[in-house]
Amino acid sequence: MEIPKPRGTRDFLPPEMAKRRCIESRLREVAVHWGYGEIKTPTFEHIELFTLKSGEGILGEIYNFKDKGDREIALRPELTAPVVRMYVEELQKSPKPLKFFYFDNCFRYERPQKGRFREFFQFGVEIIGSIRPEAEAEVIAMAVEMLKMAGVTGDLHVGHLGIVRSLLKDILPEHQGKIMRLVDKKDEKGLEDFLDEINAPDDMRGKLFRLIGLRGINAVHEARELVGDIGAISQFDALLSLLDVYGLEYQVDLGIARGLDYYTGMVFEIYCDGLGAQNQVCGGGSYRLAQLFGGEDTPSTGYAIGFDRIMEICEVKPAAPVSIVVVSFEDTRKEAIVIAKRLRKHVVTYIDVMGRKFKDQISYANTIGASHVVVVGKNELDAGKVALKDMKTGGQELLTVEEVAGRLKE
RNA sequence: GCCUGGGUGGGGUAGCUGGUCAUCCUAUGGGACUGUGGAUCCUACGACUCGGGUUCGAAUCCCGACCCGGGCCCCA
Repeated sequence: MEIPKPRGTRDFLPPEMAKRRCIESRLREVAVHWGYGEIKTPTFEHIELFTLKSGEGILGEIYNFKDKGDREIALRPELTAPVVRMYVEELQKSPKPLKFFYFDNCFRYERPQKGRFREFFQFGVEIIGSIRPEAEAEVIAMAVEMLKMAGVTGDLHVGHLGIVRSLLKDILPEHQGKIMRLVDKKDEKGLEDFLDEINAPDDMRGKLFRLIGLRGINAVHEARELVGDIGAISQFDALLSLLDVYGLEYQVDLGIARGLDYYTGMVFEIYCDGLGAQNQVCGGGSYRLAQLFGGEDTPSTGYAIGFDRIMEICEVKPAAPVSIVVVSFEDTRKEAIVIAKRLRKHVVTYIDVMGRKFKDQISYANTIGASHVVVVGKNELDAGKVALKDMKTGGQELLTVEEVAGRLKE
């Protein structure tokens, strides 16, 4: 009986993998050039790592199980919490800032859709130990650069949770969370109803609605008038001017709340067309998780790119490598293996493993799109050479193996 | 979790107003062809997603499950 892959998972065939690797290496290149070091954390963690503060949203979607030692284990639904866990566990006394990047699979139990899978891949970056807008701006600029390198263009929205939250400081924390979620959804009706329900003061309500509607160049100025000259405002102001320095185009959007509850300061999201309902390809912000995991309070900033979503919309054709096929006859098969072994040091080389006849070996070379065929026959070997056949032109010439290698290097 | 469209060989399809061995194309393996590829011919391989129900009889009609696609929710 046939066993299908589990729902929401995918197999990646060679052509697809070539494309994925191509994009991955471009993102990787950006991260490395910006001075970030690659890290890898376990595929599964103790479930508390995610239940502690990731927000209600994520809880219902966690893949979890009890292991044989009766531990409650979860497949990671995201990578920020594990990175912070790793930091708290072994890197607290390292010189700051710490700059990391990762590329790994995550798991969420959700209804699969376009650009949404149960096993999906995130390419992310975290900078740990800086509270400054410089760090926030760097991270945003890097996100934009990565998307650019991947060949996708998106709309960058930047907000700051501290500003909205300052309005809500007199409201119960659990109500705050609910309000933020409604804000994020842009569900004004629901927000109004909820504010009615908890008897929110009129003054606050008015300011909240005006605040989350702020957009554009004067947004910061207007926000300052609404909530006063608080720290979050000046921090946000400083961040925006740095984004200008980086030459980024962005939209101020104080209505961004993010689904994960651990964000505390700057938040940003990048949206792209062509993905249906899943138009968010990148999201991130500043957070304070270290303390929650038993470490010292440490400000951090990071983001994650939805790698699969990028793959969905980016247009790349990885360059097909030049490849050749070594063909031989019954009486020269062993010599052909030796020659193929030598040629593989220089060029992608195939050799028949099906016991095919000479003609069919050439036919095979044709079907896989080999650029050349190296004929290893009695006649050629007697001359101490092989025949190099150009599959495009059909032309053929006698050369030594070294000459063949030299010819095919370019 | 909710709403919605769909599942026929590896890929693409016909059949789907119930009734001969389920159509065709393509791909793949082998051969015609014993030192030269894309063609042709032959041959092999290979499917009604699964389970119930209606019926003398189901790929076809009904129900359920599973899976895929689209939307909501949420998120990457």
